[in-house]
Amino acid sequence: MSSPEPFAQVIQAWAELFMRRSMADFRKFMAETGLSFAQMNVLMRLYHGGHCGVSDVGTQLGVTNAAASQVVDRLVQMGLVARREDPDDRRAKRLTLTPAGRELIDRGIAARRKWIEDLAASFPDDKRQRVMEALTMLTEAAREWESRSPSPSKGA
Amino acid sequence: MSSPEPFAQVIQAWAELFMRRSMADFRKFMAETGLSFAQMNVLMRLYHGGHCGVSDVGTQLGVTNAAASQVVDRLVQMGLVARREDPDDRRAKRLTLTPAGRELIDRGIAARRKWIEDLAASFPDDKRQRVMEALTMLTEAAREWESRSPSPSKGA
DNA sequence: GTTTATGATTAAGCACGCTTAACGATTAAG
DNA sequence: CTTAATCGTTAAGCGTGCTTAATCATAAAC
Repeated sequence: MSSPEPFAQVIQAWAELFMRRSMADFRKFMAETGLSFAQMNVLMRLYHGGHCGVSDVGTQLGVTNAAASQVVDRLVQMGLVARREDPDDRRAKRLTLTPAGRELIDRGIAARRKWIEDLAASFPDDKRQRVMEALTMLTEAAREWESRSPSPSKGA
Repeated sequence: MSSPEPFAQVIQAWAELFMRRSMADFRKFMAETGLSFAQMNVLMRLYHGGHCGVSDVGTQLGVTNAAASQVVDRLVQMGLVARREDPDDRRAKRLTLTPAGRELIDRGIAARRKWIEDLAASFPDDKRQRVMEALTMLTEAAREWESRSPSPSKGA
């Protein structure tokens, strides 16, 4: 297990580089938008996971419902999140991104996308096909593997 | 722009998946260690960039020297960062990670590493060679490309 | 119908990070 | 030596996020 395992190392090297770059972009994005880590997390949750309730946000972020309610309230005031009554359970609220909220996250994603596009553009044509095949296989494998083992998001 | 560009899209897909997973791990790591985003950033800076002064930290994080000094002070009190006088300039301080600080970041990296190792282990043997070649090329290209165009991390 | 459980909000209090402004210490420039 | 610039720290004040505890409204259980 702790053997060299060059295959994992190669993935590791790419991940390391990609991660460092992404973190820099992420930090920059947070500074530009003026959003906090917690706020960003809520927006991402809604962006990827669709609508949910206040408690779901709290559970996913690992904070109390009170904290989640407060963060959500701020985002609602900013016009980034819509908070409506759940028609099925009038105790619950149904949280969704407003168009402004969705557009904001889209912009953040576009920043990362641009970096990748620039990198792709500088890549020699004759090697692209092989990289595409390889990455497609890897992505497929990761998707499959992830759908089998549950993501480690807040075990409790 | 909106042109097909399947090559970039393939990288994109992998990046998207990887990013989502990494963010979840990162959030979990922050919750476990109880460290804030700012504190984590300082530790990562010292981990990857080696020793530096307080102003350097502030510049990189995009905050004032006062803020940097305060964050650093907290980390020193936690025993994660060492703050010594710079022998060459007695005004300046030389910040480094303590063994405890380094070990903490190592653990965070190990978490991500484990995910990749598990993924690698579940990957069919007969395809590994091609993925390795492709990823090596991609990583090489990214490194080269990044050393040409300066990273967007706070001008300095 | 009464009781209990659930979803969400509010208030009070604490911790953290950021800012500006003032200060001390050291180095560089005149 | 005197003056100015640089590195770092400290103090005061504000905004944010977190907690616990109390409260309200609705839903589920009896």
